[in-house]
Amino acid sequence: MQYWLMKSEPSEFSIDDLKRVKVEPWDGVRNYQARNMMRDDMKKGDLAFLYHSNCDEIGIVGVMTIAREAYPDHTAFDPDDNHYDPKSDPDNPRWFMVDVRYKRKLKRVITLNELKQHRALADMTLLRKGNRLSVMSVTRKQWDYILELE
DNA sequence: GCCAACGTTGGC
DNA sequence: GCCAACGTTGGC
Repeated sequence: MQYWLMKSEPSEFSIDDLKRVKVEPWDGVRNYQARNMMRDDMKKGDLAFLYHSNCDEIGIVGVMTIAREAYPDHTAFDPDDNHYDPKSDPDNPRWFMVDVRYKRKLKRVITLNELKQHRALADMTLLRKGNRLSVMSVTRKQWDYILELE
């Protein structure tokens, strides 16, 4: 079992949106490192934090499970889609997505600011300077530690 | 709205 | 294969 953190701008897709729809295809990832993790390492049943970025209350807001392992991200084939990539060929897809399922909302937002205060979390990818990955792994230790803060 | 950090692109 | 230019991310 592996642990993950996935970013989303709540104005695009929030924890409340996920709660409503229950299951969501995590489309639109257009970064190779993030893609590789989704395609190669994410397994059904893995757990992931949902993180709200670029908003008033930045931080971890909920827990989701990986409901379906990687399959081609068809939005890359759609010229009308924001994430259209003409170089992704349906016969040889470049981008992949997983499905995530709502598990629960945290009792409170664990903010980025708060995460930064904890020595134990200093190694988190999320907290590394300049990190821009929208999908990243979280160690079991970090996962448990963060949930203890809730 | 600003801007640092980073990834990607494309000319050479 | 290098690297400058550019676009994007995302915190502040």
